[in-house]
Amino acid sequence: MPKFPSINEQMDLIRRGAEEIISEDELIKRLERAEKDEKPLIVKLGCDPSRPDLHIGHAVVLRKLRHFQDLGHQSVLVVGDFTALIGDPSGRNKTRPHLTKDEVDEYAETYIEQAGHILNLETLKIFRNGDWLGAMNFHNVIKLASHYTVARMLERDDFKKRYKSEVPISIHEFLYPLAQAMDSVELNADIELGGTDQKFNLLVGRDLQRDYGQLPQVVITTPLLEGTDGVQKMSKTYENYIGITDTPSEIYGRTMSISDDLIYRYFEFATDVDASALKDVEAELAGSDTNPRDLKRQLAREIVTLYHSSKAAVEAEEAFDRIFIQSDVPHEIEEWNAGSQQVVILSMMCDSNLISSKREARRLIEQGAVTVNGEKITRITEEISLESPVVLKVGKRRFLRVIP
RNA sequence: GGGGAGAUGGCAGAGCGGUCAAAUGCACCAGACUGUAAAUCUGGCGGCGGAAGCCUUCGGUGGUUCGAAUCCAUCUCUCCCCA
Repeated sequence: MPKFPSINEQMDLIRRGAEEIISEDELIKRLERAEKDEKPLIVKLGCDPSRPDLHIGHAVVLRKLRHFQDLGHQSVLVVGDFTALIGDPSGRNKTRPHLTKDEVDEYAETYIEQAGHILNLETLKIFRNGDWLGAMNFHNVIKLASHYTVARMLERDDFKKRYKSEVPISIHEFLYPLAQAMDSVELNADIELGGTDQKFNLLVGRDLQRDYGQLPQVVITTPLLEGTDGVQKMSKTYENYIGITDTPSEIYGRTMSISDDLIYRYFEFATDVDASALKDVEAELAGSDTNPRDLKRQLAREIVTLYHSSKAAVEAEEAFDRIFIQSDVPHEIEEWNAGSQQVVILSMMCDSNLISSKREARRLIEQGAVTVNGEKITRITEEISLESPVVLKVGKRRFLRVIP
């Protein structure tokens, strides 16, 4: 028999890190019903297995799904193996490329594996929407499509923009929200989660469920976390992300490079610190006694701890201090065997694959970005003699130990 | 079905016979300043070469020309207007 925390307790957790709940009243009613019937709510999150590398931006909504698990509800992950073949147009200014079935399968596996860092896979139900969407025939599809109008589709901001700026929109992209909505009907979802960019799709789910005689799902959106640059949303294409499978040092370092204005948001959406700790952060940021850097250090430790361990966090911090505060060389550096006692700097940089082309290596030297054992290299023809291993440093954070 | 416009580097977007490896902005890399923050400033941003220079690139293919991102033909794709 499932037992749930009090409604208030549940609402507190659900609200934390949620952008919008449509609607709270409906949600409370559902929670009450769940308690009365002793039946967990079905909480759905659809995932698009076309970008298998998850970052802490994706983690915001995944952690929300986790919250429902913790509260005793039934979290459901719908792998959009079928919809991935369509490509979600949300937030896009162009049609997504179609994926092949093999790619989707491979990505889905990776996705679930990585999501396992956040979700409890024991109680998670995983479905593939190809199971039902793939079984629909053309007649069913036309019937489904008749539930929505072109005008309503064009209300959607990204479609509207593309339409206005004369960027192509394929017909099949209109089918995407309907397909996703069909998932909700199929599962009779009580709640669907998604990023704010998913709001339209989630609302279509409500409409469709109503048409199918179901109670419309409650929609909960989570914010799109800004990337480390503080401007654009976190995304692999902008190279401003912190990957959840990144090493502790990477996570720590990237967190340290975020803008100050993001500190609070990252605490709020990328960590599990409780409400009172959040208040403290807010107060400290507002006051003048605290150097924001120190809060950022705390934040970086929190995030590393979340995906690795507190031990890893401490180690990452030590390594970070060593490199960036003491300007020292990290303890662990990749090694490369030069196979000779005398090496020209340029070949050292390229043959070891530290730098991808000689052109680039040359530029870096010319710009004074290259040192060997702390000595700046000034000539691109410089020969380095390797009586013993030397440390090659390029830029601020690329290190290589070169062994004769 | 008819008419018109267009496809340029990661993106946006100039160029419209040689001076174009291709303006400008964003992104990115490096340097200065710092808290690997932001902002700012400086340099860079196809490859090979010490350099001169050479090679590959402007949707695909073929052509005109001493010379083509630029002209012509054709193919593929896109947008707009009319039906």
